[in-house]
Amino acid sequence: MRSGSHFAQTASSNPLVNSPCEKCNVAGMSLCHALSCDDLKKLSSISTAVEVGKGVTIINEMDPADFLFNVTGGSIKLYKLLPDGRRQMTGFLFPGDFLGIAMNDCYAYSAEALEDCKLCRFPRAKLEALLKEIPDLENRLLNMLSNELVLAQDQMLLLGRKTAIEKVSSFLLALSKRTKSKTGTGDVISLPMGRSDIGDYLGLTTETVSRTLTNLKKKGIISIPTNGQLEINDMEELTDLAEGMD
Amino acid sequence: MRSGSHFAQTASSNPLVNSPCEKCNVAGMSLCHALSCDDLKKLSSISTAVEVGKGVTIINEMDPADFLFNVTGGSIKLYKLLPDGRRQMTGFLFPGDFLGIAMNDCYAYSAEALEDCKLCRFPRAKLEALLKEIPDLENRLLNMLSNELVLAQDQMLLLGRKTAIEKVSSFLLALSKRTKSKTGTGDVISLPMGRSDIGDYLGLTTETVSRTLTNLKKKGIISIPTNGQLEINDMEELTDLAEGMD
DNA sequence: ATAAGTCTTTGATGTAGGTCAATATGACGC
DNA sequence: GCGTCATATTGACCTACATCAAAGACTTAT
Repeated sequence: MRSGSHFAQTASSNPLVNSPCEKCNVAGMSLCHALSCDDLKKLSSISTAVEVGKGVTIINEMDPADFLFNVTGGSIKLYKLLPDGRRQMTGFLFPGDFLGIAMNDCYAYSAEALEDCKLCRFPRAKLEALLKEIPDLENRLLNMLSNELVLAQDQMLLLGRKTAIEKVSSFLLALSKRTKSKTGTGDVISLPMGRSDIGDYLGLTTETVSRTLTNLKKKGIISIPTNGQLEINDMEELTDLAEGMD
Repeated sequence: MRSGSHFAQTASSNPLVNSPCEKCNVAGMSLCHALSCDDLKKLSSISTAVEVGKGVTIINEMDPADFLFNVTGGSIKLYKLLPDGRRQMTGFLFPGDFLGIAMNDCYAYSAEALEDCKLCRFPRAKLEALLKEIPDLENRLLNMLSNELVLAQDQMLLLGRKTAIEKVSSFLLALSKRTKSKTGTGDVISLPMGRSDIGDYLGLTTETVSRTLTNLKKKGIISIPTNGQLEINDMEELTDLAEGMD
C-alpha cells in the first residue's frame, strides 16, 4: 500500500465528502456548464462528491459501469491492457473532464488517480433518467463526447504516423494548450505522470521518452526545472517539431 | 479524373436523388433507429439523399462543417493528413454509419468514397435544431458517439501497442464482427479498400500488410479468393493472434 | 543523516518493420 | 484478345526504436 495516500478507500465505497454543486470549483467548465440554477439542483441531488488518494484505481476495465464521474480536482490516467500486460494509455483527465463512458454497460478502460483526486460521482441510471429530463444536459454531454472523439482521432494520427520526437512534442503542446485555456499561460506545464505513463500514452518506451526529452532540453526548446514540471522555451519550434515541419 | 465514377459531382453540390426516409434501407440500424413515425417525418423533411461515385471526396478536413451525413449505401474511408503527406485512416464507414463530427465548426477529417455511395445529408443547423425538438434523436446520437469513442480507444491500443500480425488480425476480426452483426455470418468479408488504405489504418506500410496477409494465408488461417473478398478459415486462431495470445 | 526503494537517465546492442527496387497480378478500355 | 495502368507481392537492405543493462537522482522512512 502506498503511504502517500491521504485517502484509502475506493471511489465507489467511501464518499468522504458530499458537497452540493453550488460550491463546485469546476462548474462552468464541465458537465454542469450553462445549466439553469434549477437544473443544477437536480444534478446536484443525484451526485456525491468523492475523494480518492494517489494510486487508487477508480474504475476497472470490464467492470459494470454503474457510475459516471466528473473530475473536480487532481489528475487521472486512463488505460487499456492486453492479456500479456502491454498497456495503452487512452488519456489523462484533469478538473472539468468526464469519466466513465462504457460499452455494453461495462467500462471501456481502467482509471487510476495520479494524485489525490476529487470527483463528482453520478449513478448511471439516475444520470440517464436526468438526461431525458434536461435536454441542455444531454446536449452538453453530446458536445463533450464529440470533442473527445476529435481528440481521439488526433491521437490515432499521432500513434500511427508520428515519430518519437513528433509524438513527445505533440504531447507537450497538447498539455500546454490545455493549461493555457485554464490559466491563461501555457509556458509552464505540470507533468503529474511518470515517464512510463507518457510512453504508454505515446506508444513509446520509457527510455525513448527520456532520451527525446533530453534531446529537446539540449536544443534549448524545453527545460525541466523539477520533475513534475516542465517549461517550454520555444513554442514555435515545438509546434513545428510536432507536425514534422523540420 | 477517375473513369470508374458513375457520379461526377461532390456530395454537397449535386443531390441526384431526394427520397424520403420511409424507404430508407438502413432505417432501424442508424440515426433514425427507433424514432416514431412522426419524428421520422421531421427528420425526413430536412434530409436530402445524395449519391457520390467511387473516389469522390465527400468532405475535407478543415472545411466548414455545414453538413452531416448518414451512410445508406457503399463504403467510405476517413483520414487525416500530416503536412508532409503522411496519412492516418481514422475509420471506414458502411451503411448505417454516421459522418461529419466536427470541432470548431470544421470537419476533423476528410472522407472519400471507396465505392459508389448513397448518403443521407442533413444541414448541420437544421439537424441541431431538430435535436432540441426530438430528445430521442439526441439520445440516439449520444449512444452512437459513445460507441465510436470506445472503438477509437480500441484503435489506440492497436496503434500504440500491437505488432503487425496482431494489427492485421484485429482488423480482419473487426470487419468480420461487423459483417456478422448485419448478415448473420462473418466468415467471408468484403475488403473494398486497398492494401495501402489498410496500412494507413493500422499504422503499417502497404508492404507489411501484404507480407502479413500472405503469412496468414500460408498458415491456412485465411484465404483470399478474389481481391476485395477474404475468407476466414480459423476464427479461433485469428482471435488469439489479435490479442497476442500466442 | 542514512538506508532502501523507485524513477530517470544514459549506453550498448538487437530487431520489427520501414524503404527501395523489381516483378507479378489483375482491371479496364479498345 | 491485347496493351496499359494501377495495385499487390516479394526480396534485399536499413533504421528508428525497443531491449537489456548499468549508473545516477529523488523520495520517503527510520
